Amino acid sequence: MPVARSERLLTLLQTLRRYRRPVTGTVLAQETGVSLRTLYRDIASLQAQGAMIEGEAGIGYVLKPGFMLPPMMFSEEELEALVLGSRWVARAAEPRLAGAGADALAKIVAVLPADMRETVDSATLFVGRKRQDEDRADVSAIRKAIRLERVLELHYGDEQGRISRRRVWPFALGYFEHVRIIMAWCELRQDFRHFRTDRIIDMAVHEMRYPRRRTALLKEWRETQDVPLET
Amino acid sequence: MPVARSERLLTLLQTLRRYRRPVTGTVLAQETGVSLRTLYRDIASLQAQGAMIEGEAGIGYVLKPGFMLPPMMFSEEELEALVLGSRWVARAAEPRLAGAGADALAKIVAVLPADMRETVDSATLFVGRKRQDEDRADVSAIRKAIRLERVLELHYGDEQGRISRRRVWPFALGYFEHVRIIMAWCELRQDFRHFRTDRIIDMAVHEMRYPRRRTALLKEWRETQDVPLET
DNA sequence: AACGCTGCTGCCATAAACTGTCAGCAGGGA
DNA sequence: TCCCTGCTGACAGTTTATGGCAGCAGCGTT
Repeated sequence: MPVARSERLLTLLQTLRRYRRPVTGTVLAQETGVSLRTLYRDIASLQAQGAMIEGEAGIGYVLKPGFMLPPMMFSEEELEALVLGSRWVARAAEPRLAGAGADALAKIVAVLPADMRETVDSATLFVGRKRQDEDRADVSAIRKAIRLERVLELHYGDEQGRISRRRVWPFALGYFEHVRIIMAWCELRQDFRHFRTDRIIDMAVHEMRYPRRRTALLKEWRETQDVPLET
Repeated sequence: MPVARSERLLTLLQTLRRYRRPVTGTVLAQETGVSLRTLYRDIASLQAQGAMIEGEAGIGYVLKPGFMLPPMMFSEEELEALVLGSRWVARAAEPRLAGAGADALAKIVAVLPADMRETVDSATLFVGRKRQDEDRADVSAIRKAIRLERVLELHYGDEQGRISRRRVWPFALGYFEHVRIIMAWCELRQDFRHFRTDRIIDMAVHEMRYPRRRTALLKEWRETQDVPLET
């Protein structure tokens, strides 16, 4: 079985990602149970495969956030689903995530054999409409705030045109037909509130982390809903 | 470089997929430039990696339709896009494709390390609404008819409630908010027509292939549109 | 400037793996 | 029954990966 090497490379990637700060090659070599010389070769292999590993002399190695998918088998329909989904994201999401969707799609299509590319590519499957609303807010910053559980300060105009300023704890982001909605705990109201991203006049992500876990807020919020949204 | 072997395995997969009918190991061995014994070992390797290859004594090998993605690097945002896209497909598409989307999503999430799973999983990103309309028609059969360029016979009721029966050449399927729409050349009208899948009363996929290329129809249809739909 | 730490590359002998040949067994189809 | 084919084991030859050594270059600290 030729799994030994590729498996070790995946282990190396995971090890590398566990550390936030730069790791020296010596440490990585020990953790993967391999000599330093081999480790350098492994790093080179991973870089050749597209892993974004940066090595700097005197510092160590850093892996840019991301993930390497091991080889996987997809059925024809699963492939269609991935392609259609990416295409939807490329259309419906905010520019940055949309771009990421287009990139992911391009990566997948690039490795598809020609005949299968014809099957899923072109516009045999397409999604209907492009979103027309514009966000003043930086939605990717909101996603990041959710990931990092940061307090968000919103300058927000509601449906009646009333403008308010409040601090919220965002824990989820919903993609609806034409709008995106932040689910958050509102410090002002001491309750769950949702905010349309296109009604955000201005916002700021605080350095401070809010005092609860995002998943806990999500769970609690779900319990308050009459019709629970499935994941 | 350890690319020799894995590259050969991918070549083997592609070779295997080119044939529709069973291929003998001897042929595969010749095409990949390797001994028969090694070919058996390669097949075993691929099967161990999840490739759905079936070998039967006296017959040969058959690869179930699908594709193996080689190891690929995705950025965090690309991963989010894939996950969100799959989630949308799982909700918005017809049951069968939706299931494929869920499966693809599960496969990806399964290989994600725990911390990254938490980032994209749960319902941090979710899509808004579930489609409520029901198709009487088998949409996956429609997709297949498009792929194979088959004539489709429709029993169709239009918006005025008029019922018609016609033969069409389907070449694309559009996913809109609540409905799916077949783009096709209509033999009755000798022109392009579109059909909502939920208005299909009954349908039959003919064995006969329609006399034009799907991509050519698509291109021609695009030129007739005032506002060209991007791919 | 000097030193230590670290990434990185070349060389080479050793260890591990992959490969091909040969043999044999089992299942499918005529 | 016979042939074709998938499948497995054993073994030797070949290829590849590995580890140790040496040396060079970049970064940070003293």
